[in-house]
Amino acid sequence: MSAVLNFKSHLSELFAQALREVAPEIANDGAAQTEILIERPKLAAHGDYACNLAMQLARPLRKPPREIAQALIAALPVSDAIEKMEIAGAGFINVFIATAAKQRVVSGVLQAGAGYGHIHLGAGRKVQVEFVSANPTGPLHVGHGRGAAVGDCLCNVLHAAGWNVTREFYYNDAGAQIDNLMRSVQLRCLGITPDDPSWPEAGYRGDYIADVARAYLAKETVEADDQHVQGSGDVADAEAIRHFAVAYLRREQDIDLRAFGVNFDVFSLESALYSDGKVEEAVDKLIASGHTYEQDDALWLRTTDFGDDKDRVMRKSDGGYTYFVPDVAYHLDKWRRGFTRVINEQGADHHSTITRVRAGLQALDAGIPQGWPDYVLHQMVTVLRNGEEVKISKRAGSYVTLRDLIDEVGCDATRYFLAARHPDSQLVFDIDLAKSQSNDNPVYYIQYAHARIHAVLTQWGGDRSTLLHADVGALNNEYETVLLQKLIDFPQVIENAATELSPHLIAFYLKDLAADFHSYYNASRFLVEDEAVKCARLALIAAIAQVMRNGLALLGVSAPEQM
RNA sequence: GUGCCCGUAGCUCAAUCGGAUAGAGCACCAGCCUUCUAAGCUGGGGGUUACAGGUUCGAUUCCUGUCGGGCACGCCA
Repeated sequence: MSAVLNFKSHLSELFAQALREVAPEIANDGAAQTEILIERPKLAAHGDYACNLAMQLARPLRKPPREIAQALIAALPVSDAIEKMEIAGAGFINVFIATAAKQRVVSGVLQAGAGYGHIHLGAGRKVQVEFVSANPTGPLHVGHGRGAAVGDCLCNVLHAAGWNVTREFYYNDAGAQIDNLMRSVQLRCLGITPDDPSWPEAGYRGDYIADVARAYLAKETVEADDQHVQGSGDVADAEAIRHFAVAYLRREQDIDLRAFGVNFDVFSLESALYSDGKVEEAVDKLIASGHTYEQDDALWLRTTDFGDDKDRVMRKSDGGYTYFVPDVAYHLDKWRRGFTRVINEQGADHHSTITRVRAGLQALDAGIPQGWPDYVLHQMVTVLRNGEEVKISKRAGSYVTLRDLIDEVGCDATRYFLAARHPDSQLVFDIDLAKSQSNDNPVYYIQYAHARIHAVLTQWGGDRSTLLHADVGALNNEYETVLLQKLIDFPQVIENAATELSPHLIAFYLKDLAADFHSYYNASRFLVEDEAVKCARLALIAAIAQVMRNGLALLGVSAPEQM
């Protein structure tokens, strides 16, 4: 099925054959980059697909590109998928696909169902995506929400592209920040509040700290995905408070993440890296590698050997390790678990860790490739309410939580808005816009298209499985050919989103698909007298609905049948 | 000061990893419901892609510099 519908690779093969005939010396030159590029032109007048091969050959062949194009077309093997070809512009070869060939996509989609669009790019290889990875010192905020949305959509896209995806969440359950957390909870247990003069500067001031303290004193039991702890109520027991507070806040995060439709396969704790001896092992290996040295009572890693702008302290003069040491140990562990591909989705405010982690991994000399692991960094999110920016202060506890957004805006709109932009761009989250149940809101625009199709099919009342075998020969007007091509494009969109690690492409595709459908809807009637036309159109819109469901599923957004 | 990311219509954002005449939505103006959902559709105005150079058949995309915004520059994470 896919071989018939993948016109891009089909044409690529045809042109490769033509190339072998027209310019065998170039086709057989393995060193030359003779990859045949087939692209979709922006203008319909330029055909369905275009090839720029003739222009690329102009220089090596020392011939005018249009002349080469002529020869390529003459040498191109016959294909019933091709309606006609034209030479245009500087030497583009524009290919027009036969409508009959495009029409096959309808049964292709209906046949494949939820699997339509899935490709074998990943070939079943393992990939681990680490995202969110918030420390359990407070509720998740909008920034974490963006990480959750982008990371989860990326996982969905990679899965659809044929990768075997593991979702992982890593957090720090030891160290200075957790000490602050423990101390803050302890003080709250003693009835001391943040406005008290004795409240530590680094303490956490949010109201949720009081909630943790109350639950601890009440000896509540908390269960998170990876935690199960009962509060002892003993205010003097720092270790018990620490465990309880971590479990409590992890549970709160899990509740939010699940409400957001995000589920992790693996949770990794920093403390486990210490208790399992993995940190010590990594340190020993680094020392053995010869890339470390002692200075000022501290142990340093010469990260400048690997492109860093200055060396970094590994072991502080107080004997503790800096945070990036367990990070290196953690990534060595990922590598040993067989993840030859790892993608870390993080906020851009942590970008400086990339050089350090990669440098540490190179210093280990463990056979890890230089650019490993991959990173997707999302830029900061600013929140707008009533046209004014909502300031974020974690210390003071005043910030927009992910839970606020889900409650106020809804899961679908929140996910869409946070995932529908290029991660490299700063994002303005306008709460009023996301909340509005109006035409301003692209989420509803897409969902509405899906619901409309469902309404038509319900009104028709026939057996939908028969549409799979419908004769779609009647689908040939302007609207229909555009939509057929749009459906054909879907697997390519998944491929682009997967290779560029850009899940926002899915959102834009769906908006375009919905727009094309709405135009079609307004210009046509589906439940017409002519049985053949009716069935053909119903089959088409059923296929459109299927692709919408598939695409929305990648975004983690629901596809309601009624609105 | 150094490093990373960004700069595209009045606003929010795209542009298939160098392609042809840079596209949507919102806002603004003018139209379309006796018909399958008007949360919709049709048409219109709106641009020196921050700026200046360079690379080539061709640049929003790649390189250099300038300006502007964000983030990071700790023996915190």
